[in-house]
Amino acid sequence: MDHAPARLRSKPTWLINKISQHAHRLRSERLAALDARAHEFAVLAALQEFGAASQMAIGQRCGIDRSDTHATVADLVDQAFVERAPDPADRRRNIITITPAGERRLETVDAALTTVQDALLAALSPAERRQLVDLLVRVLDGNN
Amino acid sequence: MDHAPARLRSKPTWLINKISQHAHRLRSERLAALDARAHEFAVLAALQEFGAASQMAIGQRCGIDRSDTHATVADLVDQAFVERAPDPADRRRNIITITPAGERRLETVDAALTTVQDALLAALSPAERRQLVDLLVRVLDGNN
DNA sequence: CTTATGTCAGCTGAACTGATATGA
DNA sequence: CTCATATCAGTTTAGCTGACATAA
Repeated sequence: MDHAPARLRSKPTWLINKISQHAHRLRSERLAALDARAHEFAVLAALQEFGAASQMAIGQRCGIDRSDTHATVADLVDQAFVERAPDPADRRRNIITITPAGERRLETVDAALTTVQDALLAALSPAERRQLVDLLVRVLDGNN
Repeated sequence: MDHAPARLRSKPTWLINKISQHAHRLRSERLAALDARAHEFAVLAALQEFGAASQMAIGQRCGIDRSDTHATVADLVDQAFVERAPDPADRRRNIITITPAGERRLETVDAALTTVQDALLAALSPAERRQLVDLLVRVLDGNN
């Protein structure tokens, strides 16, 4: 890949795509060992940070499709990492609440993902990693 | 998405994934108008930069799977952007050659992708874009 | 009535795997 | 024999769409 055409190597979209692909592979391997999925981490993180919420709210927060949110929550319910209860104030809604086991799960998966990051960004110094995160956040925010 | 959990927003792998997703959407829309695919651009770029090559060599250069390389080349042959001929020196190989129409196609698609980049990176200054590309290249090279 | 939420079934495209034929 | 190349068929998964029931 160090012999990729310059036209590709100079294009951020191509670079991001390739890195995303690589990160996806690393992440999948690591998470498979925990029998976890990437979406489950996002949902747990949202619940822990913002408290119990409807599936709709969770999906919007994490940028997960409503259909996938449903499947992810169902999976988490099966594993007792979250609980799903109807909202008495609006009976269309399910209120999803993280359990203590879910909080522990969150930390476990977070630690696993941190080792993935370290492997992925091994070539960058801590300052450069911060710089990269900063640039990426701004790109993402610029695209809403 | 500006309300995404901090745990996600601080993780480069999550940021890269989301941006890659967004870039993919922008690119697909733009390329659909040209009836083009992302892989086709990569193959044409490799052929133009390194000259005629076997499908295997192209795939390795661009990081495209052998099976997808085959399909992409077949597509390009249909559109007369490349020519496929057996290698007389090694009859297992197909030598793929870019045609003049292919070179024009390459420039067309390149221009389209450049507008996609500009939209994606609108939030960054030219210097910051260069910085981002530099960091991404180093991350990619660090992962071979 | 319209709109929001959740649920379900299924589609599409990308990345990949396995099998096979052929030739070096 | 083995290895490399091309080809083809099929798998997996992520992201998404459409339809529908329920309730505000």
